[in-house]
Amino acid sequence: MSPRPMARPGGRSARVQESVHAAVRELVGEVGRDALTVPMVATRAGVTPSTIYRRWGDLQELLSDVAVERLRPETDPADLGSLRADLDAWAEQFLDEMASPPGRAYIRDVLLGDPDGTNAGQCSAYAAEQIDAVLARAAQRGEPVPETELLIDRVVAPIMYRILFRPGPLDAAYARELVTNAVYAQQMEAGARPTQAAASRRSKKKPGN
Amino acid sequence: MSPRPMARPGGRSARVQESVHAAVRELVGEVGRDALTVPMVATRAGVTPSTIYRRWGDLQELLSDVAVERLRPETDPADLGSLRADLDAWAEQFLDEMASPPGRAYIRDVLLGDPDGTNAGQCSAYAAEQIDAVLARAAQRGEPVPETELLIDRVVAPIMYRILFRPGPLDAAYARELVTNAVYAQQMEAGARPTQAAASRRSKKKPGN
DNA sequence: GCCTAGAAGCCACAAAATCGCATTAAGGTG
DNA sequence: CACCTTAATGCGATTTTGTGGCTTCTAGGC
Repeated sequence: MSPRPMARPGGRSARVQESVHAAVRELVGEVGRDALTVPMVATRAGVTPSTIYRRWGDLQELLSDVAVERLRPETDPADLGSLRADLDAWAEQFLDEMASPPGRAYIRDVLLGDPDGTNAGQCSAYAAEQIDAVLARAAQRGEPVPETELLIDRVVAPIMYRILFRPGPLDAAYARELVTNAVYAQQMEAGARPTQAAASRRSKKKPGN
Repeated sequence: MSPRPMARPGGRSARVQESVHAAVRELVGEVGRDALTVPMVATRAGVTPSTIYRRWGDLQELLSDVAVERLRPETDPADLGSLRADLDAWAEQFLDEMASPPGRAYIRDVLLGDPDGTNAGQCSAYAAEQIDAVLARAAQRGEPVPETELLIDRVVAPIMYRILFRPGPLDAAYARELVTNAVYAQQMEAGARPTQAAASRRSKKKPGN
């Protein structure tokens, strides 16, 4: 999780890391991210600046580490009884968290200080885990389930793309629309002749949103 | 295009900007992006460091500016005679350019030094323009065309998401698959019987590639 | 051909990052 | 459990980078 190899995960190294992370979290709240400096964090954490420079390289990599921890999902996706309901709920929550100002900041920070893509990959893995959990439950219920990859391409990717590259706001309806399209696509692929049946089934569902 | 207001687009300011941009491009090639420093760029460009700090704030914003210029498409999308062929070709080229090591670097740089999202928005606008051009041509031919937004969500977003958040490689087949799904979805929505007519039209034109 | 204001130059100063070396402590070994 | 090895931290000197005040220059308007 840490950008530099932590050969000694326990003991002092761990304490230093936790202390530094805590100092970052505190100071971001107190003085804002833009005013943060490495010496400032070092002082608050009770370590020397050299330690931070050596372990994290620069402030961005440190912030990236802190951000990826904050983006780790704390709870499993809710079980609402059906794939569709679970996905809707998860996507809405995901969008809310990611599109909020702090969420956007964390995403930026993760990408910013992540030369090798480890932390970004971790974020993606978090989303995939959550989706997998939803899909596994649905499969257990006997529902036909889409591929995780499909949901990442159709739901996660558009949300993240808009957050990163497009100025406008995002709302829950957009998340639901993405889920609708993804689930719909999966039903098509499932082998049903993609013609009238599917089209009418869909036009029945859409007004509900 | 410049992050700070350029009240005087012509004359010396313009020369300084061009000179600095050129210095960045040269030095990135010579010493690598990681070794770049503001003083180094300033020396090469024949300006004082203060000038760069004042106009761009820091190295990242400068790199972001340079990167967004490099990501500007140089040519209009090729006209291959059909929407499907044009989209396939465009998506493949887009993926190639963006997923290449330099492409990835530019994307990162754009996001990195872009506090207000202006440059990222510009990148997104470039892609949208190219897609619009393809769609406009197709519409003129009388083909049914999907929304630009749909293609951004279904083709551009997944590509960018994978580049930014996932480690693995990307190939042209993936781009084509995304286009296939997007065009297919559009045909569904269009209400047109999405069956033989569309399928045969497609299989006739494609052999040309 | 002035005038004006924004932009760049210059220089001194403040802050940061880097580096070598000494010291500490984790984790393994006998 | 004492010892040993070595990664990690602390410390301070040095280098490099970033900032601010002030002057000088020049593009664009009159």
